Amino acid sequence: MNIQTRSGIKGDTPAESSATQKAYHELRRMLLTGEFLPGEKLKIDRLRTALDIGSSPVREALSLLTSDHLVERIDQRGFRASTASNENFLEILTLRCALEEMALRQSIANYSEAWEDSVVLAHHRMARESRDHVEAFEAAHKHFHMTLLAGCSLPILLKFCSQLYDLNIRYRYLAGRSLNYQKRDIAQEHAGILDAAIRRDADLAAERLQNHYRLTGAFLDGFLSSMTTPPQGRRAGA
Amino acid sequence: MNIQTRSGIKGDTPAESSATQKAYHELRRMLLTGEFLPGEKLKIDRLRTALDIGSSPVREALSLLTSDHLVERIDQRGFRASTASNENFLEILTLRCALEEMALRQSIANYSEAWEDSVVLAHHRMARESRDHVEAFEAAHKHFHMTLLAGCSLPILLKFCSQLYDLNIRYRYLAGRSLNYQKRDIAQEHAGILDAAIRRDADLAAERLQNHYRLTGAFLDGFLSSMTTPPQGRRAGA
DNA sequence: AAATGCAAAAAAATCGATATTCATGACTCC
DNA sequence: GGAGTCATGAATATCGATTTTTTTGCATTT
Repeated sequence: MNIQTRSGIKGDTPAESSATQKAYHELRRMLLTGEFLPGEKLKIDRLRTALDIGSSPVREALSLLTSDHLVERIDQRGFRASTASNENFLEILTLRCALEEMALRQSIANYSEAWEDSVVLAHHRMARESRDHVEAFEAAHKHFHMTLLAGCSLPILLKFCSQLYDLNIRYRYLAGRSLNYQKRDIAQEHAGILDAAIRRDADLAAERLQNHYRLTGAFLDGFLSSMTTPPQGRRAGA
Repeated sequence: MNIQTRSGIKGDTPAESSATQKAYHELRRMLLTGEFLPGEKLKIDRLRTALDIGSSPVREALSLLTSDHLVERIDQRGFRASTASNENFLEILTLRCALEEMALRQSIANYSEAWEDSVVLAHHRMARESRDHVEAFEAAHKHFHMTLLAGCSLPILLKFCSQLYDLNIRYRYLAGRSLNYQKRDIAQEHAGILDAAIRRDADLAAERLQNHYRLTGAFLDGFLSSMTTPPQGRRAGA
């Protein structure tokens, strides 16, 4: 059975080779978009059925997500979606500002034409997507920000930034995409960062990047007071 | 069979409850102490036999170690010990300096008597161990450094610092503990950091911490030129 | 009536077997 | 004679069943 293991038919994500990969990406998406509540128990058997794969890949995927801080592993009591709290959110914001500033400054210091090209391209693609689906825009948005940092040539730092970015995204979904952060002129903020970066003005670029984050942070902060970590993440209905 | 699953008899490490935990800690120890060469293939079956457990816990442990940057997962070709390079080492050093400075400053800003007590205690225990086993000293050394940072109340940052600390340890073992970094007066460096910290002189503490790291870094740098990542981590004999 | 201990049920963890995938080397075709 | 192709062997990845652990509900005792 399980013939579509080697699907490749509807390759939205590039060639989901292994079952573990499939489980990882799908669970990650579900966690980021808030399909699991913070602290919610992640029962192996439910997921196994829902994803139509064995328990081993599920467990492996959850183990991988643990290191991304999206899932918590409880000694011999399985897994649950990471809890959420205002403190956690503020820490993510703080670390993002600090680490991304470091990476951005290094990127600018390492300036190359290839990097400039890639950043401009990423910015353009993001601008194009924004009119269409929110899903695609989010992907392009992350890509733009990561491209800005990618010139730093510090792989571990980049991984940290990527993880923090995702954690932040999760909060945005948890707070509800409803709060239209499109009210602010996001596009102009992005353009400003891009402009400072390719003009190699590190101070200005860093400042604009931080403002970009802090504004979003201020938007979300407060919305989260209602959802401080519940003592037991037991969900009501099935 | 496998009766000693629930051992608990010789609880060196506090109660190795699950097989996954056992595998994780043992593999982690082996990776940190250089029992696996950088890039070396980690065959499931070998490990399964060596650790006397099934393949599932081994795979799960390796998945967890992947997120600690100690193991690399290759698409459908299993796992291998992380490669090592001078660039990687220098990145670790750079990030350690930056992140630990941030954490230390925050710890000092959050000063409390409880924190002061814990730091003094950790320092004393480290000093006591140093005469005895190297193994125990390493543990106490890490504990001292992490205690210094623990007051910052930023769990994610602490986890990053802990990971980076371990990665650095690995390089120390890879370069051979032979290079007696005891030549320097490590003890005095530690005392200096402790002193500045409990006197709440953030600038001085940060400076001393960075010197502490950079000196060790300078020691190791160069020793590593001979071991830049091999293209294929194939080990010779069994 | 509350607390404690016990038993049944649920869930997690682990195992061993099977199916896939990848690597190696011989063989054929050009 | 060299390059490409197919068969063989090794290793990984996955599955489904079994074992272990935790949780829940109930009966008993104080």
